[in-house]
Amino acid sequence: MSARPPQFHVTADLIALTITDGVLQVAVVQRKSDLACIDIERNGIVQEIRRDSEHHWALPGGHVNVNENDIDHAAVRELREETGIEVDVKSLVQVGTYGKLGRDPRSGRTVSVAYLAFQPKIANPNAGSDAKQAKIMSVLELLAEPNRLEFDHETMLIDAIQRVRDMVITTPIATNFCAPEFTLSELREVYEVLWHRAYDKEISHRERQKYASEIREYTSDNYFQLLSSMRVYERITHGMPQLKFELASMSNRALEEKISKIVINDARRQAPKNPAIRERLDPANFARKVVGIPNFIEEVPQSGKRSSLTGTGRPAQLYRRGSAERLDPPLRLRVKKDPPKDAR
Amino acid sequence: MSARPPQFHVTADLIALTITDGVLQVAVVQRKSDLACIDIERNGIVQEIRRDSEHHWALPGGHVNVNENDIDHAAVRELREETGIEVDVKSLVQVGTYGKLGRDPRSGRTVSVAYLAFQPKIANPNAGSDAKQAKIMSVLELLAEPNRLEFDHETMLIDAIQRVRDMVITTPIATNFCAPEFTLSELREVYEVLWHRAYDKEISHRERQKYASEIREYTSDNYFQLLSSMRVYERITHGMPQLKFELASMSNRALEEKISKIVINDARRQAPKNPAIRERLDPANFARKVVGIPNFIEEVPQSGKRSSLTGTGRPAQLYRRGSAERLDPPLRLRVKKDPPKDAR
DNA sequence: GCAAAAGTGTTGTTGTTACACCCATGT
DNA sequence: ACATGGGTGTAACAACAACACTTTTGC
Repeated sequence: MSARPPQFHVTADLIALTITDGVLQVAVVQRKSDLACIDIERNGIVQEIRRDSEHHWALPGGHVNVNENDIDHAAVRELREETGIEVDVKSLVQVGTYGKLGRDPRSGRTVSVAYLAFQPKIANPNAGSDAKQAKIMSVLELLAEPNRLEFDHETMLIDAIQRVRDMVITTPIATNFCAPEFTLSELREVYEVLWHRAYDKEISHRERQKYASEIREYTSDNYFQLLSSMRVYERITHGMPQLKFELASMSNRALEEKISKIVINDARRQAPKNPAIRERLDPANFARKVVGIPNFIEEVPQSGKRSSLTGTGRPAQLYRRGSAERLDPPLRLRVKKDPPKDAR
Repeated sequence: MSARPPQFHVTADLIALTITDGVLQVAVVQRKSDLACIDIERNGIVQEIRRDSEHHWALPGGHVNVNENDIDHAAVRELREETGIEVDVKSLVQVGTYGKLGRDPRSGRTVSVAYLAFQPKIANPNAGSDAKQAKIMSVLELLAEPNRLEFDHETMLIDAIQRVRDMVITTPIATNFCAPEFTLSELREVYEVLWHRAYDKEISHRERQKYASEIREYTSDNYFQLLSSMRVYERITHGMPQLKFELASMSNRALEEKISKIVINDARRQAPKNPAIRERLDPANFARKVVGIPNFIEEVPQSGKRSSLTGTGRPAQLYRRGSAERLDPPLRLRVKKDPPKDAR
């Protein structure tokens, strides 16, 4: 090795995923620069072009500080700074490191470490200091025309999804998509969404576009933003005086729950239709399989039950994550192969 | 981000694995420096101490050049320079990136990307320019007293083994441990070895030591080095004149095979005993399961058959790797749980 | 001939799927 | 009352482990 070894820039990038109503979503930001770094031909050559502020996105991330304890600390910090989302370092999963020559056309050579983060439900992301705008976006929409990801972030995202799919079989990370206490159908939704072939790595561009259009009107732009917007709350309290009275007499905790329930119901009514980009798993068999894996999940002792998200149906038992770090045996769910396509 | 982002050293480290006679082995080197960087208390604090040239080892690896196309290229180059082992970039698997502050006490801050490499049978490693010595060593022996790995290479190695175990059930990488053409028992050996609890991540230090001593006399120091040494060949040809004559009349290809057969037989006689750090899988069921996975492996058409490694028994059908990039369904092998220990 | 390994066949057991059925809740 | 989802039961089916048996080699 030479006396003065070469120096690199090291950055941490984050794939912050969440699952909402059958759609896998990811946090993206828009960098301040007027130039966007896009791999136009998808051939590995990234070049700076004039930014399309509607359709050019990047994963949140940035430089690691030399005094920072570990790279994942930088990942957490950058996600907070750029999107306002707060995650625990312990829950991060390293996806891989990307260091191809030319992956960043700007000065110096940059190596990026990509991390996965999970959010039960990502609150409205705030534009931070490092980005003009930040938002949660459906993965399918992001990967479809006319949207583009900067640098090699599309590769990172696809690798990350592949990794999640692998890990939910052998580890309990699927619970990271849920709140600390969850019902079996909430957990099942995670698998149903991830199992859908729209997220297959080797799917055709054409087909992905099709799935993207199915859910286009259903993402953060209208429905999800609306859900957490103040206007909904105002509409509720203004429009229904008797409700306002009822709320005033409730404890803070109960009030929150009540409001969130109303907001959810309202949003559901507003939603054009459920996009349902997901497989269907038999609830009964899923439940048996999941509770049969030692220490995967455990019942919440005081028999608190939660009504289902759709509002109707029998309230379900609550569970929380168990002590297992790996699923043994791994969770195998049937992959329904309607067309028994021959061996390729 | 500041105007002048911080700079890091970036290195590539390699975990080059091979499986021989029921023992998982890894390539290690001894750095030239008189000081070794050891995490003495295994608490993350690496310090420079006087080198014990018998028991202090490091994974092969080194700095990435700024003009190098990708990090894995550097990995291949470093492995060649330090051990003489040649691997294909395409066969590398990225394990992870290690960037904790203080993982390298020498000047500057270093981030290391760890890669897995596979060798069907690693030839005698040559000491390269960057290392006083390089050798292939049993993983168990390396992890047991009094041997120590430098930096955080022990963590890397254990992570790598865990990754291999995960990947052999979902991808065809197990074939990377075999020659291009292999018999089913050669493939089965890979799984039998990797399945052994000696390679469990959460095994006690005490127990690992026990397994290490079982195979101590059986590693590269005597048996494996001997196998490929010239002395064996000389002993054969000198000691048996009639054999020499027979060899002289054979084609180059047949000669090679004949010699390798003799050398293997000889080495087996020399070996104290088979260490057998492996599980036993039912050959019949294993074969059925493996050939049942679409495109995992395929028969070599011209019905070449190879006699088993032990010399006796019916010659087996040869196979080679198929076109599948993932095993679907994944390969599930029974984990015989003799002690039905309760849920932890 | 005997030992050892490759293959093929078979059987009892285990695990899984696909339903039917009852329960508890909101509208 | 009815729709909707939670949860239990179960019969038909598929997958698998275990073991017996035949084949083909080296010694």
